[in-house]
Amino acid sequence: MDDLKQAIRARGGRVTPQRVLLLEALRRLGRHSTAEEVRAAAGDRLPQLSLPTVYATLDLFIELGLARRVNAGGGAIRYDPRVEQHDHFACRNCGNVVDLEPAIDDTPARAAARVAGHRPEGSEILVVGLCRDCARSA
Amino acid sequence: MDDLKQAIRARGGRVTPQRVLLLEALRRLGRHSTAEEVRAAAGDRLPQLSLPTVYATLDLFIELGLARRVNAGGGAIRYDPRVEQHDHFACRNCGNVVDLEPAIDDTPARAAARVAGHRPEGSEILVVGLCRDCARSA
DNA sequence: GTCGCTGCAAAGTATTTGCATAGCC
DNA sequence: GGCTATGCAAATACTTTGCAGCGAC
Repeated sequence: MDDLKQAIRARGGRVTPQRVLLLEALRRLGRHSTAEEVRAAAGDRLPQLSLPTVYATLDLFIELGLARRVNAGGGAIRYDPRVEQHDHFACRNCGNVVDLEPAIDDTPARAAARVAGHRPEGSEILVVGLCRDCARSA
Repeated sequence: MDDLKQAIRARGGRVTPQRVLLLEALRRLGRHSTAEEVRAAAGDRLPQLSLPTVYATLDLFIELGLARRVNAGGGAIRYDPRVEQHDHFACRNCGNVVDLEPAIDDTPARAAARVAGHRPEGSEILVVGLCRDCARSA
């Protein structure tokens, strides 16, 4: 949690209980949680925590490099405390999102973007299908 | 447009003017249009075309394999008449989405999904950053 | 004490649903 | 003529914004 405090101070912000609690919750929850899930997880200890604050705080974490956005193809945006490059699998039936290993190399796609004159900053690879449980019952 | 008629009939559906017009509009518009943009483009010839119909029809196109969904990382869902495997670049500033060539190989990611017990059906690769125009003025 | 953060309320945007009617087959 | 697709209206889901008070520093 020291990384949070350092990053906030470096940016000239304030270390509030909400921010500490939300980062703890995001990390504890495992991955790919929605804003509402993070709020629920942190709500045990800070019940009147509001959703706008959750969104603002998650945006801050992204700005600070402590989280990344993952979109699971529609539905709510997911927030992921794991910031290293990795890929995701989303189930089109139950909506679950899981990590995929190993990460696939996105260098060709970024290079293609650069050749076209754009300035790539990051990439996201999403495999869609039926997860193990949904495939079994289908 | 014959592919549309065939696919609809094979599925036991009806070839309506809305469906024909919407597929034309989606193809004519170029790529990655939102539901609203498709409606605007088709609205010239069928002004009272409703947005729920547009959504239902675009879903049908996807079911028939005549379009795919592209999410540009937040904001509205984009619909793409180009169904072959290819990647996208989305500008985080202006929101534009463009195709990237060549496509990157997603075999490793799909294989990873399969090893984990899931049933992959498709994949989406999105590079995010600043597009050429936005990078220039930044 | 100051200024940034929070909570509340409300607005905004995107998409889906229910139902009566119209029109394709 | 039957049954599906359409259009309308409203509901839902998610996220953002404006603003007054609180609290970290």
